[in-house]
Amino acid sequence: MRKLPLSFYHQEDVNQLARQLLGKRLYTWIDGELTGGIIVETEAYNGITDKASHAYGGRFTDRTKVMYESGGLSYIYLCYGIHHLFNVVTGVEGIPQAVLIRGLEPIEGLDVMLRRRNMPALKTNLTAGPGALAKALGIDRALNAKDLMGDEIWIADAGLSYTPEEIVASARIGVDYAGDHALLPWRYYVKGNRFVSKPNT
DNA sequence: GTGCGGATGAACT
DNA sequence: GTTCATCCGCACT
Repeated sequence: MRKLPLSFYHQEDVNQLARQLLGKRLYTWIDGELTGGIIVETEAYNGITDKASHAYGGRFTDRTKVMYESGGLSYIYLCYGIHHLFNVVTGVEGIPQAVLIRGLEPIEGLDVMLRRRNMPALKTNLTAGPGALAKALGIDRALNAKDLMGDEIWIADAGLSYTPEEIVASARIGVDYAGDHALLPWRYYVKGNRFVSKPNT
């Protein structure tokens, strides 16, 4: 199973890229522990004109600057003071695009993930939802701005892909502040998968 | 320096 | 359906 090549992340259509990430495998290797799973839910955040994006209007700060880098890096930030959210930076340098990973079907290191989440047994909420999967994978801000070609956090192609009929597009979650852009159908998920985050269908 | 609110999740009623 | 945990990032003074 090979890591996605840098060229994958350099695609300029972030929505197409968000769809293509479904079925890929996200892994972390932290303190000698390997964890990972199949990406089953994503959201695209598109450039300075996307009102839901942290980079809307060209906002460039210590937090958002990694979004302006060339694709192939992690963008991880703390949300609500509690949850770390993991994004993939995509596209070309200077254009702030990213894909938020919102749902993961656990595959590797189940025991480690259960321990990190303080759960006795597998339930779908182990990795359904962006905050939940980040915690299960041990993702925090120490992994921000990491090269996805490295050996701490990466995405691999295991040969699985979904047909257009298996992929649903819908409005993004938790972006009411974005006004009319909150309705853009830039959230993608695998139809019927148990590890898609709750505000489902 | 201060104040406000968030790309959520879990535990409630 | 409602509440609340919890803290940095960001805009403004």
